[in-house]
Amino acid sequence: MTRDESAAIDAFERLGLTSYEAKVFIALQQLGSGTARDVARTTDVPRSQVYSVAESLEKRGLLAVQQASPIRYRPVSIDEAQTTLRNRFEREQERAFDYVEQVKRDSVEEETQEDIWTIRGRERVDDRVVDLVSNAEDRVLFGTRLPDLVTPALGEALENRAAAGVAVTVVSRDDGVRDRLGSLEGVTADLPPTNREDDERSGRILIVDDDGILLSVVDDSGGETAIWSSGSLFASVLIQLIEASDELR
Amino acid sequence: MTRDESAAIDAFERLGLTSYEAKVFIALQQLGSGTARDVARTTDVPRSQVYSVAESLEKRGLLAVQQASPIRYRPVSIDEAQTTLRNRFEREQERAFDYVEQVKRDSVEEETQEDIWTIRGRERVDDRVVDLVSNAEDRVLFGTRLPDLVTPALGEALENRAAAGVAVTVVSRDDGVRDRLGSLEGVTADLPPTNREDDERSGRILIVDDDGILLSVVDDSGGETAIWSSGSLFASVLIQLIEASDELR
DNA sequence: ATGCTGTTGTTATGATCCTACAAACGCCAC
DNA sequence: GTGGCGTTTGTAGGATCATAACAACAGCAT
Repeated sequence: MTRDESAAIDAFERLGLTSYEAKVFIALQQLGSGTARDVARTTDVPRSQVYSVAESLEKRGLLAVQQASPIRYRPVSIDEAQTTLRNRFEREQERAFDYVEQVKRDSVEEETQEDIWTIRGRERVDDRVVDLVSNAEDRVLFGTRLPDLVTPALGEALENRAAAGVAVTVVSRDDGVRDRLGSLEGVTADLPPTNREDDERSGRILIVDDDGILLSVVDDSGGETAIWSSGSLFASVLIQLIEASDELR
Repeated sequence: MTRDESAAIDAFERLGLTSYEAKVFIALQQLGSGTARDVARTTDVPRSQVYSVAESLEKRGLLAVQQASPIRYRPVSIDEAQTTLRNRFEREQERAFDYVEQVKRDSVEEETQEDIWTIRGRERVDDRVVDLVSNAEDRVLFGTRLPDLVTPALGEALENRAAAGVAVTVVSRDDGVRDRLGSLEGVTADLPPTNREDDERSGRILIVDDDGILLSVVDDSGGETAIWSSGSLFASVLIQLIEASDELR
């Protein structure tokens, strides 16, 4: 079994198939169609198991069964299989989240707990940044040395807020970052205060109004970890501290 | 535990979460945020299990962890959670099918085996019908008594083929069906031959060129089962038999 | 027809892994 | 100590994996 095949089987498993189901499906795509014996020959799935596995795959809509002797199996087209799986996913997701939305606490009023949260992983930090920016009402300040941390979604969110009258400022030592974001309508791009030391491991900084802040760091292996707080006294104080140090320049 | 909640948990499980993970996630959406004890109180998940389960959820990007004592957990927004799960799904599906496409047999030339295939389930029959229609080069004949079996995708496929010069004919006793499909550009709608008995359990019939055929039946509980064949001698003969009987009228 | 051989489809039986569930433990604040 | 917190360890159950045995059947030589 090749490395690629193992990876594909793992992926199928994460999509909800068993390892046998994945192997049989892949084998049938290779074969075009075949009997239980054909499948068993090209995989390490015991022949006696192929029947029940194929039956299960048929129920999922991934293959068709030919009533004959010997029974022949035929996979659906790749497009059809993808569509079937995607529809199933969307249906399940809808079911799951419909209920969650029903019971979700009415947390309309922002929680003013003294909470500071930790997020690990670049994409999740991306999401949180966009989320915080989208709630800005007065001003937004965003800074990073790393061009990789400027995503299209962030650009859209910043432009959107700027259009809504929010003062949007981007700060970076990196020319590319300033050019990219500064060219957006209503967004101001600046160099950072000269007195600020640029720690090698600093990731990004985001300040929203006077009560939302996010700071991230990048570790040696490139992983990003962020802390953030919104609507808390902690956030306000931290913001004041950071901005007070800038006044000294 | 309510029926709705069980259904939601089942749905989450089919999305790849464990039952505990689903319960903790739902509970945190209800609570807004909370400690392990809070979660354990509102669910039947043992407190000692909440920690590891929450850690697993954090890795999936479904909640954030507050480093404090006691540890507090906070779910990501519902939108964010859905997006995260959807991205994960698309990524896995891409991985899985990339490999399958690589190794898929080059079955460019249609297999001319004497194969007749069985398909169960209305949606799968829908898919197969559209697939067969899309391969028509000369003519298409489609018939059904049941308006439910006429899907938008079918309409598009028929119209598309008609535009490509294929002779498309729709046959039905049902006025609605004839109206719907007959109004499409290039599609002819007719009543069925009068000598044909309309079995109560017949579903649809599709004839493509002179070598593709699909017949379906609807059982007592509304389930549809179809047989089809394409490019086989069997298909040609069956088509001739069916059409010969029409000539007698 | 009889017996032999190989295949097919079904069923039964361990082995193995993961989840669910429970309980005990060390730690710290008070 | 006492009580709450977070971690670790252990056990039972279920699903999947893997192997084996079985009856039914077709082909074939005797």
